[in-house]
Amino acid sequence: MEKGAGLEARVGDDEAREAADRHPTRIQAANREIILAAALEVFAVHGFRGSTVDQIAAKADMSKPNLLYYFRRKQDIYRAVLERTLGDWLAPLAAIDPAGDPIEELRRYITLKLEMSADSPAASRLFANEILAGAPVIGDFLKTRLRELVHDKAGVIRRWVSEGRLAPVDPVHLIFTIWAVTQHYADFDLQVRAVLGGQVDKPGFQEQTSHAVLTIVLNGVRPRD
Amino acid sequence: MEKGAGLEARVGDDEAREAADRHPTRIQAANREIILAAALEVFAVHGFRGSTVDQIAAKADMSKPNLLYYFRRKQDIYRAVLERTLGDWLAPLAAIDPAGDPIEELRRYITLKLEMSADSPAASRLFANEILAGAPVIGDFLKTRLRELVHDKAGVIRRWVSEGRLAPVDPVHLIFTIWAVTQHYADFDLQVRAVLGGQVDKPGFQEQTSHAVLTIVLNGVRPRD
DNA sequence: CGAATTCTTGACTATTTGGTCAAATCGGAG
DNA sequence: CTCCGATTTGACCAAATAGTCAAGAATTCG
Repeated sequence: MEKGAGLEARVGDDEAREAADRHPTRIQAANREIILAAALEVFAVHGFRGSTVDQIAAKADMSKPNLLYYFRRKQDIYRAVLERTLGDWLAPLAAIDPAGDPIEELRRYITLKLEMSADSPAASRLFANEILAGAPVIGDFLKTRLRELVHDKAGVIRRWVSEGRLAPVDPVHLIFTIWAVTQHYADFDLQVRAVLGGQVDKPGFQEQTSHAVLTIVLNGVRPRD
Repeated sequence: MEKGAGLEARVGDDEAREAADRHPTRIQAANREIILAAALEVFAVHGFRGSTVDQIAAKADMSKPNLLYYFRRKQDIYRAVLERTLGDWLAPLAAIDPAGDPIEELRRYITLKLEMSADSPAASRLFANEILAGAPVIGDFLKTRLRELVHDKAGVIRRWVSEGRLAPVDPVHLIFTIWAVTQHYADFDLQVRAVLGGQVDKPGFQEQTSHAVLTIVLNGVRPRD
């Protein structure tokens, strides 16, 4: 799992490290993996408060005390899942190349984000829930690292605009727009399915989505002469 | 509160109507109103499972048994809040006029949705939570009424495209894009604030957002010659 | 006013849930 | 194999939570 441009996300303070953290055995590595995968699924659907340790334990096929042997508190699991997912989720933005062609860079970024939404919707939903709940855990991260990254890339986009290589558009709102549209297909997949029915699972649907989104957004920012 | 083009949303079966429903007294009307407003705030943040009756009672400044006198079960409050909000939230889509100018109709629609996101973000967040949680209550609504409405309006957009009054774009994905972008500013307001800081509360911010979104989306669908 | 009705709430119950603990089992180094 | 730490779990506890109930307070209406 790529960690993407040094974006791995130490979220919050690392209080209360697990005792056995120093010498993770094979069993530990495997079980933590299983737990985090199960927790991601559960938290992505019901958020932190709506999820129960029992649900996670059940999905991990593990007794609750055993799960709590690896992560002492529900909150520890939640933090771990968020940390693990955050970096990956934001990496594509960091990868936008200031030296590249504007339209091509945006095309690549949007395509990547759409693929991530299709491949790991749970990650997107996890963040959606966290933010809806008031971002109690990643709040600081948003106000620091994310903010810096966005302003950095906004600068790049602003330059592209001033060079006439993009239509005049607010760079930050452009980033929000791209996030909104791409993550919509993960977070609201259920609604998309309700409206489109079986189409969603047909081969080629992803390409169709990708084409439609790229058409709108790229034409929206392509300079007009 | 406008109910918008006959879209009022009877969601699910109307089982278990409250006994006193027939002759709602003044006190009943007032207290139900207070409860629903409080419940909207609470459910919008933590979803159904993550919210507690005590939280709602506290926000409504009411004892829990008193609250349960008006709505017997937590689920009843939830359903009532959803029903009340759903129609309003979707009304603007229904208001798109097939006889109007395509770009102007879309502009109006987007503007309206953005205003709603700014004025009642809780409504948007309530749906976001409901859908993330698997749409246990509005699932049927999505697959029937919403689906029909979207297909209806998609037909209008498709005609506009075939008349050359819009760039060739998948109508349903265009609708999804508009939903995504406009609701993003409600659902992810916290993230927007983290990135933009105090700007968000300055006068003119809404106009700036509106301008940016309209620029991207409308240019994205304006026919090129 | 006075009775009938509606409204309100303190006290309570059953269940769910996060988390603990001691005892049992497992796995690997010598 | 044998031992010791790592792992697993049944049984348990305290707090939180959805919902009940009977009795008291307020409102309405004749």
